[in-house]
Amino acid sequence: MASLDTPESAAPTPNGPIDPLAELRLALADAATEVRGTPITVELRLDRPKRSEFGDFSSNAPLLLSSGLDEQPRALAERLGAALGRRLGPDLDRYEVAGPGFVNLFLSDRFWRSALSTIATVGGDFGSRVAGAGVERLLVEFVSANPTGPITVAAARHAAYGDSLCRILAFAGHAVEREYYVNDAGGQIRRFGESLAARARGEEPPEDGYHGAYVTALAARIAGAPELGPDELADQGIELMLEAVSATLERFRVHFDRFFSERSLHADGAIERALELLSESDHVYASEGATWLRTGDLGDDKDRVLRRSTGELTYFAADVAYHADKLRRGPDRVIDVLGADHHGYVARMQAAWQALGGAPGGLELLIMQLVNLTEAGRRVAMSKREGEFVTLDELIDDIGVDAARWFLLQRSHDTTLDLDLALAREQTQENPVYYVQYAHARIAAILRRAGEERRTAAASADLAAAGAPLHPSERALVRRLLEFPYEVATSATRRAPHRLTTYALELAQGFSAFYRDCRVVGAKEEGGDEAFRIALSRSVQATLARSLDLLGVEAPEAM
RNA sequence: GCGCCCGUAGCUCAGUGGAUAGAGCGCUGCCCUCCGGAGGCAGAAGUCGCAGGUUCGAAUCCUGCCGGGCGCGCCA
Repeated sequence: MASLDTPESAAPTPNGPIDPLAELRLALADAATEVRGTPITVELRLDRPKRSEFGDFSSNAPLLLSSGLDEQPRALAERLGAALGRRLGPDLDRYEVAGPGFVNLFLSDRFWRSALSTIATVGGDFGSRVAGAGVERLLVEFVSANPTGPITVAAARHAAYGDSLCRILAFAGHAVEREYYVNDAGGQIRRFGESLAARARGEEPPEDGYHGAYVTALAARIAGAPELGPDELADQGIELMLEAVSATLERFRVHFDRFFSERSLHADGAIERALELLSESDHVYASEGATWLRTGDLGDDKDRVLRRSTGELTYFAADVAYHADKLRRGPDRVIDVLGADHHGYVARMQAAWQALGGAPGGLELLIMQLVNLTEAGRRVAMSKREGEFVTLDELIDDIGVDAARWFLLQRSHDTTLDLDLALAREQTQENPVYYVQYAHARIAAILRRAGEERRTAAASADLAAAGAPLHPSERALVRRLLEFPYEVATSATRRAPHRLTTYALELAQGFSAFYRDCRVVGAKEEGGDEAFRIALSRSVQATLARSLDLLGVEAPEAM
C-alpha cells in the first residue's frame, strides 16, 4: 500500500496551500490531537487504499494511537472520523471505520475540484519547494570516471542517477553543486601514458596498460606523439579524453559545475596540509616507513596508508585532502556516488571524514550497483582494459538519450540492473518511456484541438465552483496528481529517482483511463465539465513534463 | 573466512509495519464510423529464497541458514 505521508523534511511551505494533501494530513493530525487529548508524537499517514471501497484515503492512526490507551481502536477510529469530519466540512462526503481500526475517507467533488484548482494555479511549480525547514546546501560528486578512456555504460548509470538526483534535490528546494573528481594522478595515469607512447610508435601497449582501439586513435591526434615521453603524452591524452568525456556527458544532458583535479591537490600542497591537520589531531602516525591514518579507531577494519614507504602519496591521501576541501567549503552535506567496486572504501572514507572533523552524517556515500546490457539474452561484456566495452556514445547512438536515461534510472541504485537493448530500442507501446512521452504528446494534441478560446476559458474558470458530477476516472486522476509533491519529497530524501519513473508511468496510465472515459473537447455533450477537464489535462501534462524533466527525459509536444 | 548489495509472476523489477502483494515485457482473448490505435479492455500466471522470532498485523523489522553479485592492496 502506498503511503502518502510526507517525510519530515518536506513540511508544507508556510506561504500558501500548494499541497492539498499536506493540508489533509494536517487536519488529520489536528483531529488526532483533539481525540487523544494530548499532542501526538507518532507520525500519522494517509494511505492510498488498494481497493476503492476503502475510500479515497485511509488512515491507520487509530491503531497507532490506541496503544497505551484503554479505548479500542475501532471506537477511537469512530471519534477520529467525527473530529475530522468537523474540520473538513463539505470536503468530506463520509468516513467509515473498517477492519481492526482503519478510518477510511471518502472525499467530495468539492474537495477534488478545489484541489485541482490549487494545482492548476501553481502550474509548473507544483511539487516543488522553495522554502521551509530541512533545506540544505548539498555538494554531490558523481561519475568521477578515470580520464583514461571513454564513458562506459557503467559510468552512464552513475551519470543518469547523479544528474537526476541533483535535479530532484534542487526541485525539492535544496541548493545543489555537482562535481566530477578527475583521477589524473597515480599509477594508472603512468600506464596510460606508456600505452599512448607504445601506440604512437606502432607498438603494443604494456601488459598492464590500456589496449582499447581508442588509445591508438588518441595517440594519432597528438601532434608529434612518437617523439614525446609518456608523461607528456599522458597530460595531453587526459586533456583530450576529458574534453570527450565532458562532451558525451553534455550530450547525455549531464552537466557538472566543476571538474576537480586530483593532480591539483598534489600540486598546490593541499595533501600535505591535510596531513598536517590530521597530525595535529593525532590521527596520523608513522610505522614501517609509511605514514598511516588511524581509521581503525573510527569504524574501519584497519588503519590505512597515506604515504607509502617509498615516499609516494596514496590515492586515499589525495581523496582525504579532497574531502577536507569539500568540508572547508561548508556544505550542509556531502554526497558521493560510488561504484559497487568501491564499497570496501566506504568505511575508511567515513573514518577520514570524522578525523577531519566532519559532522556525523555529513558525508553520505551512495553505492551504485552494476549494469548488465542484454541483447536477445546475450550479455555484453565490459572491460576497459581489454577495450571491449559499450560506450555511452554507442548506447546513445543505439537507443537514444531518452530511452537510455529512462532505463538506467528505472531501478533502485542499490540493485544490479539489466538493460534490455531490444526493448529500449522499441519506439512503440511496449517501451515505457515512449508510453509516457506519448501520453504527453497526446495531451498536447488535445489542447491544440481545444483551441485558444477554450483554453483561455478553462484558465480563467473557477474550477473550485460546483459543477457537473465528476467521473471516477476524473477523481482518480486528480488524486494521482496530488501524490506528486510526496513523490518528489520521497525521491529526494531516499535518493531514489527511480520512483519517478514509476510515478510517471502511473500518471500516464491514469490519463489514459480518463481519456477513455471522458471526452475533454465537447465534454458538455456528455454532461461533463469542459473547463475542468481541460484544466485537468493541462495539469497532467505539466506534471508529466516535470517528472520527465527530473529524469532528464524530453517531453515532446508531438511524436 | 569477513564485509556490502540482492533474492517478489515465465523475464526485468516496483513495493523500507496494514486490509485480497503490483507494474512493464512475454502469453491468451477481445476493442478502431470514437478529442492521436505510437492506444485501450479482459484473462491466465506468486510457497514474496528457507526456518524461526517481534507485532493486533511482516515481502517490509530481528536472528540463523541457502543461493547469486561485488569487494576485502603501501592499486586507483
